[in-house]
Amino acid sequence: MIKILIVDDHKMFVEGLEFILSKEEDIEIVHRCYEGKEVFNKELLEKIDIILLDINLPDMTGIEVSERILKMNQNVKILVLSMHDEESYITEVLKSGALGYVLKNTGRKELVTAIRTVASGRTYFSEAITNTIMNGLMNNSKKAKPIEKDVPKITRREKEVLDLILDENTNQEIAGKLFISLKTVEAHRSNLLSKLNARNTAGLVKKAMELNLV
Amino acid sequence: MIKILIVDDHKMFVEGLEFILSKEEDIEIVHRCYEGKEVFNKELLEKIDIILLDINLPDMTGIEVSERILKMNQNVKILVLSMHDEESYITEVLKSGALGYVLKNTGRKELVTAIRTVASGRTYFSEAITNTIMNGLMNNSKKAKPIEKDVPKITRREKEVLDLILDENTNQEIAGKLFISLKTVEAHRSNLLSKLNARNTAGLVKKAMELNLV
DNA sequence: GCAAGTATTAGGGTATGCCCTAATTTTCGC
DNA sequence: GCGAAAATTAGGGCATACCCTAATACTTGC
Repeated sequence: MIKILIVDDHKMFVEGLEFILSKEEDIEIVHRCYEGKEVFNKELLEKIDIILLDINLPDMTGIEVSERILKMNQNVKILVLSMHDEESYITEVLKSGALGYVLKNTGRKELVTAIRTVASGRTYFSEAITNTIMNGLMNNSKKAKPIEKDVPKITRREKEVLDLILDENTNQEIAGKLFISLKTVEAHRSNLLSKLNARNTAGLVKKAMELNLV
Repeated sequence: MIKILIVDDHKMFVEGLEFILSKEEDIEIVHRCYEGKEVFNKELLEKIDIILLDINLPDMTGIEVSERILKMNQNVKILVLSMHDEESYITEVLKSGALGYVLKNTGRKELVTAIRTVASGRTYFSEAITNTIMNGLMNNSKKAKPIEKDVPKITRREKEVLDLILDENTNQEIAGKLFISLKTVEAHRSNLLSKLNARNTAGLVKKAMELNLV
């Protein structure tokens, strides 16, 4: 039996939830809170498995509630219910330690799936939520792109040599691994130095790590 | 009709894809590439809607391919196929502009769904992928601070030498700047190598940057 | 304060890295 | 295809980094 605590200040919504969940054999609503501060009760927390947590509470945000609860009791699982699918909200919720985030316009069936998933310790997110996050990641990077320093073009062979240098191989060892002469390796190394504007190995490694290639 | 280009160096895998997709009425495989560089062909790109792109190509990474293609032709959609679900991979792929990322162990049905979704301009990610990203977001914030590895204790003088090494100074130059003999600098450098478990300058710089000190 | 440990200093010898030059092969634009 | 440009190959010569050992100064615990 999955024991549930609902935390939401909209009584009508809470009643709707109770009705929906009453049809599930394995789910039992143990308690309801209409304010954030009511939740911080050790005995209460020990009796329940999952908290269905609203983000917009009258006295504090659901994010603060989530953080504080997980400091008090690591066993309880938190499933956030929210009307908002803005990226900033979602990432904050994820950082707070909640295991799931579903939108309030989610259907009965999906809500039950989310509850059972979170109850088992796994994570659950509405499709719209994952889309928001994924799109956010994609856009962030597009904006971040144009800053990109002009990476000098390293040839295939030079890249191989560079990788082996970064792995602490000596030129001799690199020559052996790539089946070329010591002198050739030194030439590649030299070209890398000039392409990356480095004076020696130290600069080479530093530039390589700054630009990307590790 | 969704016109597809497959880019993957594993011929067996490509043939498997062809077989699977041949059963779909609305999907047509127009061309196959077994190397990244074959893809950069304007005429080819104009004929197709979606690229099914492998990440591990012999000559370059799928991420590079994705970036270059989207610079050439904004209309083409990219769906990445990969065996890896590591977070770093996925975020790189998202940044590259690809619209979807599915694992190679995905079933036929899901693959077809992914193709149709991406063809319509929307994004699609395997469930495992979204889980990885979500877990990554959740853990990032928790880990952020406490990671800090046990930094071997570097002495004041060694630190000075290390800083100058990182600034591409030779031992001779360091000796001049610190008013000590060349031989002393070499000794400090030697001790740094052993304290940081490095074999040479390359390892020294790498470890130094990984640990903190830049 | 004194002994034990560590930091800083340094030398001799060898391996390695770096610069200049240059031939051959591969790639690329037209 | 063909010619130019770039990549890959390599040698000689010198500077630099790395290894071993070891003396002197500087901390630190008791």
